[in-house]
Amino acid sequence: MRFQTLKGFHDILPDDFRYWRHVLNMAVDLADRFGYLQLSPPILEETRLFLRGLQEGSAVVLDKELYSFEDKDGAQISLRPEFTASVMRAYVEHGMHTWPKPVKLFAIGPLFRHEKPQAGRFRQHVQFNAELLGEEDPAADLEIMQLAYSLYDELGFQELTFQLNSIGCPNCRPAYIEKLIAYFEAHLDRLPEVDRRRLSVNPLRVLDTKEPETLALLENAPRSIDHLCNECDAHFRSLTGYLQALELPYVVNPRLVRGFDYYVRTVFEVWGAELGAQNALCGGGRYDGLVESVGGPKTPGVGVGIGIDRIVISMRGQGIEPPPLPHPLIMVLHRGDAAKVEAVRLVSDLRRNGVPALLAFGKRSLKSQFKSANRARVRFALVLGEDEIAQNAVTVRDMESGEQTLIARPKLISWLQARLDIR
RNA sequence: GUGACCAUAGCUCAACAGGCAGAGCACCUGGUUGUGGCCCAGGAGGUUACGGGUUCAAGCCCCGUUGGUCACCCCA
Repeated sequence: MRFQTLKGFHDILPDDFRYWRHVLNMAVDLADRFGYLQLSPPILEETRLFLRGLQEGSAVVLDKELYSFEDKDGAQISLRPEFTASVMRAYVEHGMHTWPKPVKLFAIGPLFRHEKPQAGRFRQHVQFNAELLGEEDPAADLEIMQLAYSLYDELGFQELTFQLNSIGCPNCRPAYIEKLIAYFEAHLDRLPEVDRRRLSVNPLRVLDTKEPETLALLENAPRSIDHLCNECDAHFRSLTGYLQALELPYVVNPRLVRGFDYYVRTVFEVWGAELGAQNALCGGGRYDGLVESVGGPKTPGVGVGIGIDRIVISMRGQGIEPPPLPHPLIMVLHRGDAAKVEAVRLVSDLRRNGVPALLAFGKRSLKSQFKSANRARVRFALVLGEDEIAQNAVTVRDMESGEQTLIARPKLISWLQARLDIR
């Protein structure tokens, strides 16, 4: 058997990079405009970091999907499954709580989860992640949401909407969850097996069920936004007020939840055109207790994670074309050994002057070199032979029109730069 | 972890009811001197994912494995 990528892993090929470069450039540019600073935590961290402070059920699930290893010195380490934990760790480790508030950070890189591959879900995927730390203002929630929205919007995505919910805080949520449990327990006979289990493991999760029976029950189920404390309610109202002021489309979705319990108040997703079972392009929310959970001071935070692989898949599906990648516009052809040396020199000279250029390798016939030039889709083929060398000149062939001109060597670079719109 | 569908050349796909494994695209060479694209001729490329079984005979039928796709579970 030949070698192939591991299950759930894939190569990102040159053709994919038409999209990748565009998306990544756009993301970085946007982060700059919003005033976020880039950081890049290591891909490997202590396993405990990723399991910190989670309720038992969650920790088991998480552990199962974690790529964990024992290092040669016996340390328990894992490939990061998310950015947030690493960013929190870096925040505390480097004393960022002493930086002027808020601290706004972003990171781009691969994340790893040992899960069964599915549409838009891989074992390795690349995420663009932004966090805003040390600020409670609902305008901070808005900013994170807007950052995500702008990325999709400026890439050309259509029909974008926010799905928005508030799941309260440690003050008001327990009472709400009790009400929710009570409601479902009253209808236990109509609740499918899957959701009965959810109800006992992670009650909020029942809200985003796919069971038709449960969906019907949810029509009359208590909603978290109706059970917020005064502070949470005010926060939510301000946020929706800002969204309205900016005319950003949003839908309050009382069924929107997160799987982990460190989220407070705001949870959101951006939805676009269908992507199989997942129509969420990205998800984010507020997590005021996270910094504390890795040993730092109590610090509010909001963040979002944006899957780049998913963006690229979606762009392909919707026929959004990225700008073409730059490619060499010149190929230098040659005839004879003396000319070959000159050709090598010329290519090097061109590149030094910012002209992307290719050398015809080997010593094949001019005919075959022209064939290569044609396939490389260059704009000009430069020919060096005995005649040209004798005159210290180069024959320039326009590969589109077939027109040929003899250009004196000293004038060549500027002649090309003018025509190729370089500098 | 559970389930469904799928796997033939680099890519997209053919191959009657089980009877010699093919096409298009891409690739390489040639069509005589220092000129590409179009055209023409030729070439290379396969253990039909892998392992077993049934059969005179398996790409095709049966079992298993691996991988892919999709959904469930889960979702940082």
